[in-house]
Amino acid sequence: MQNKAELPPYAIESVANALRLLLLFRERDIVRVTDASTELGVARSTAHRLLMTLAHEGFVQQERNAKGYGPGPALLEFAYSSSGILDLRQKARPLMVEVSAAVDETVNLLVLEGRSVRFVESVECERPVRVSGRMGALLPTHATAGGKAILADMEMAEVRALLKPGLARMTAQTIPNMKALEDELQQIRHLGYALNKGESLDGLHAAAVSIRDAMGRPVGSLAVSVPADRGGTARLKSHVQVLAVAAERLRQLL
Amino acid sequence: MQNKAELPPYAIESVANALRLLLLFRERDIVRVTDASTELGVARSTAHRLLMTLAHEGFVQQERNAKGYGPGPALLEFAYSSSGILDLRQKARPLMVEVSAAVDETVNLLVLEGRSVRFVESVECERPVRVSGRMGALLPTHATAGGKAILADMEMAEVRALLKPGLARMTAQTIPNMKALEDELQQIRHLGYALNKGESLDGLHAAAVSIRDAMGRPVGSLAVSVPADRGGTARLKSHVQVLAVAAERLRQLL
DNA sequence: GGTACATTTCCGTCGTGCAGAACAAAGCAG
DNA sequence: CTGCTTTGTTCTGCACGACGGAAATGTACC
Repeated sequence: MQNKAELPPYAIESVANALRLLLLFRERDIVRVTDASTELGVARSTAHRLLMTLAHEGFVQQERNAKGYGPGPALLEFAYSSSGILDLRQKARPLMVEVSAAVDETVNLLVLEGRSVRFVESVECERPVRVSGRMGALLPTHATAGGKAILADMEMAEVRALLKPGLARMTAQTIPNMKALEDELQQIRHLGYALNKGESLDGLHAAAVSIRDAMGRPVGSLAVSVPADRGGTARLKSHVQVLAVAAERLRQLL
Repeated sequence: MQNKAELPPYAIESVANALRLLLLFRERDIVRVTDASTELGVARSTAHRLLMTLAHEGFVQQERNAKGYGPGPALLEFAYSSSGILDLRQKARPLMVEVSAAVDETVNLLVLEGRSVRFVESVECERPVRVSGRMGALLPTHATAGGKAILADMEMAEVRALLKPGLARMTAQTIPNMKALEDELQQIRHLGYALNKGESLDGLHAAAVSIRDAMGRPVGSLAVSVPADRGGTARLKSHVQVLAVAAERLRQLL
C-alpha cells in the first residue's frame, strides 16, 4: 500500500489517505494505528488522527477487547443497504422497542453472515445492570440463542456444511460438537424457541425466536439477552411469549 | 447538514467533510456538486475536489446519463462483504475470464437485490464493438437474461410477490405483463437458460444460466452480453453451453 | 444565437495537516 | 517482579496543501 498512486490535480491528499485507510476494512476486521501508519506511509500521529476522524464520523470504532479499530455503524449501514437488512431493521425497530419495554431487557435483531450471526439492531433496557446492545458484533451461530434459532430453520445437511470447520469453544457451556448441536436444534424446532445459558459469554443468558417473512422464508431472529441472575428457564420462557408475538407481527410487515 | 458538529482536537477537517459527503449516499443515489456544496457548507470548487477524490478512490463515480455522482465500486464492495457476494465474485472471476476468452464477449455475474439484479462482477472482451461491463449497475429482473434466470429458480408465488408493483417497460421488447413472464419462466426452467432480445436495451442481446451453490441453493446467474448483430438465437445457444460448464464448476467451489 | 445554471480549472493565500518529540500505557521476556 | 520494547495518544512548530473566489468550460432550454 506504499505505492502512492498519482492523484489527479486538485485532489485532496489527506482525504485520499483516509479513504485508503477505510479500504483496509474490506479485508480486515481490526486495524491498529501502527498498521495504518505502515500501510499508508504516514507518521503514527497522522494515522491516529485519521482513525479518530473516521471514528468520530461513525465509520470505524475502537474495539474494546482488542487493540485497534473495527468497522463502525456508518460503514455497516453501507454493508446492509444491498441485502435488505436496512429494511428489516427499520421494520423491526418499533417492535423491538415494545418488546424491550414489556420485558425490561435488551433486545437484539440478528442475521446470518457466513458462519456467524451479526447483531444488526438492538434496543437496550434502562436498568443499570443489563446486557449491552453489541450493535455490529459478529458471534458464532452455535453459541448464541439467535444463531441457534436461525440454524434450526435450515436443513440439517445445510447446517453440517455451514459448520464443517468445527464449533468454536467460547465458554465451558458452549455446545461442544455437531451431535450435541443437532440434538438441540431438533429440540428448538419442536419447542419453537432457542436458549443460551452462558454459551457465548459467562453470565449471559438469552432466548430467541426465528423470523420469517410473509413468504415463509427465514430472514433472521429476535433475541432477549439478560444477566444470568435474571436468566432462569421459566423467566426466559415468558420472554419467548412476547418475542413470538413480535416475530409474527414483523412477519406480516415483510 | 450545516450544523458542523464540534470535532475532537486534532481531527482532520477536510477528512470529516469527505466522510460527511459519503454519508449522503446512504439516502441518495445521486449527489451533484452543488448539492454537496450546500450540504457541507463549502465552496463549489471544494465540493468538487472532495467528490473527485472520492471518485479516484472508487467510493463514488460520475453517472453518465444523470448529472452527478453515484455510489462507486469501493462502496459497493462494503455492501457485498456482509452478504457473501465478495466470496462469490472472487470464485467466479477466473471462470468468467475463461468464458469471455472462449466466446469473445462480455461476461457478467448478477445477484438478486430487492426486485432488481445487481451486476456484481464483469469481464469485458477485447473487441472494439462490445457490450460494456456495467459493474454495479442495477436493472429490472424481468428485463435481463440473468434476472430471468434467477426468477426461474424461485417459486412462482415468490415471483408474483416480488414483482407485485408491476413490470417496468424499458423497450418495446420488454416482457409486458405477469402472464407473459410466467410463460417465459416456465420455458426457462424447461430449457435451462434464459435469453434477452433487446428487452433491457435496444441493440443488446444476452444469454444466462443460473448459479447454485454446493447445497443447491440459488445464488445468482452468469450472463454473456452481445451486440444485437451477434445475438442470433443459435449463437446465444452456443454461448449457453460454455456458461453451463462454468456454472457447474463454480457450483463445486461454493 | 443568447441566457441561466452547473461543472471544472486555476491561482493566491493562510491556516490546517504534517511529522517529530514527548508522554503514557500496554506487552513481553528474563 | 523489573526492565525494555512497542504501541497509542497528545502536543507543537512550520510549510505546503486545502480553501474560496474567479475564470473557463459545458449543458440545457428558449
